[in-house]
Amino acid sequence: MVSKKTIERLIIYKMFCEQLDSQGREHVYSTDLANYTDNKPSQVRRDLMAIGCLGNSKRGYNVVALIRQINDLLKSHEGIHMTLVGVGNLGKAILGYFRLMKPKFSIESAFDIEESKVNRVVAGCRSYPLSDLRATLKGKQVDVGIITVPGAAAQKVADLLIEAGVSGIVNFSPIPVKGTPKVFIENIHMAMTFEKVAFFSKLIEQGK
Amino acid sequence: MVSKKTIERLIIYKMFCEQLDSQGREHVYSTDLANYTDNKPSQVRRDLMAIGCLGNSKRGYNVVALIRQINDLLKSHEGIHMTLVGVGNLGKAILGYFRLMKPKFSIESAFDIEESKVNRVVAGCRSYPLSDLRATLKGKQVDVGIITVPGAAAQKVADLLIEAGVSGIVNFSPIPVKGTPKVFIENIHMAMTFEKVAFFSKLIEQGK
DNA sequence: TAGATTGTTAATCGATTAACAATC
DNA sequence: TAGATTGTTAATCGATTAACAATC
Repeated sequence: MVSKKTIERLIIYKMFCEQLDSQGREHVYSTDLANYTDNKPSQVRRDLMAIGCLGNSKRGYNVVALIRQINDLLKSHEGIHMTLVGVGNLGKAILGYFRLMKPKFSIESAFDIEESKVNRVVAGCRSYPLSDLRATLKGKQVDVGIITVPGAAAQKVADLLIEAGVSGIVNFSPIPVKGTPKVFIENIHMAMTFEKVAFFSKLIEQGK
Repeated sequence: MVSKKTIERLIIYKMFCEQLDSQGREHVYSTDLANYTDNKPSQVRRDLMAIGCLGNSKRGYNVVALIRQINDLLKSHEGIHMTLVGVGNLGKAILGYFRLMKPKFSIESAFDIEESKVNRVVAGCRSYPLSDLRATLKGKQVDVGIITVPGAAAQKVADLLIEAGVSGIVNFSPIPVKGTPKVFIENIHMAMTFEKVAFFSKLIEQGK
């Protein structure tokens, strides 16, 4: 099977190809893709080989074909149903982002524990009390749950989402959550990212 | 030197230890840290060894000592000065987050290109027109720049930030930015993350 | 002491990169 | 043809894991 890292890179190749396509570019070399993603051409060729993309030694890879093949792999045509828990600033930002991506990616419900944040429409998405999560999602297909609550509540929310049948979770809280083997979990941990960048920039400032 | 991956894990160990400390726990085993971060105890011990943390075969590692040693490594006492470009939903969410973390982490200025978003105070932070970035930051120490603008503008903003002297960039736009060897750049790419989680959850739904 | 955990090295694993014949 | 790029394998590299003597 294709590794997680390869999937990550393929998604970025695809996005780059979409840009190129919109600019009218028909072909792209492994060198271009490597340069865009900060890796080596042989890495790119290996990634593309893994999913059976073939190029041409004269023109490189066909941009449209590449997009289609990666979309096929990702099963992009199927669409994805999401729900979000935690209608704070970050939650709203994410709701706003996905509002435009319907119907491929679509957040169909949002939940919060605070009175003032529920029974409203936020960025085109209806919000409900967290206590109604089970009932609201009952019988609905929900593939991915997005967690944008404080760390202290994250695991409890994850458990609720898993009980509601999600098979993927994106957790933006600073506390990693755990699930079952039947759930793919991505802990984003932005706080860690900022500390990391702070560390490496100090290192650079102090002259390597 | 300590690898990037080790630094990432150390930061998470530290955060976990802070939790434990606030709960009154004085010691922690490599097994606990491994369980929290989803890796192996030997990985944890190797990471801690790398920065000279010593444990005790009876009690494990001292929580407070661990926090202090990791903070020393990260030079956390120094504080970090940040600026943010793009006062949209995500930008506001990040401003809100860091408002509480002063003075260790502090966003001291924000910029945007839109009239309606500048010359205001957003989450305790003053916003300026992007065109004033150079002048506003002149002579000020700014370690890290945060990019929360649309992809099309990201590279231009990165160039401005680098010119203004940042040594670290956290880019939340969907287009990776490039810098010089004297700048540490972290491209977050949330859109890729969502596509990735969508892919792996579909994989799980379709029975492995 | 007996049992569990640490510190550390060796072994393993997986991912990246180099190399090069085949191709356009 | 000559030159650059692909497809693919072998070599390299780095990170993870297992193993185990030393320790508490």
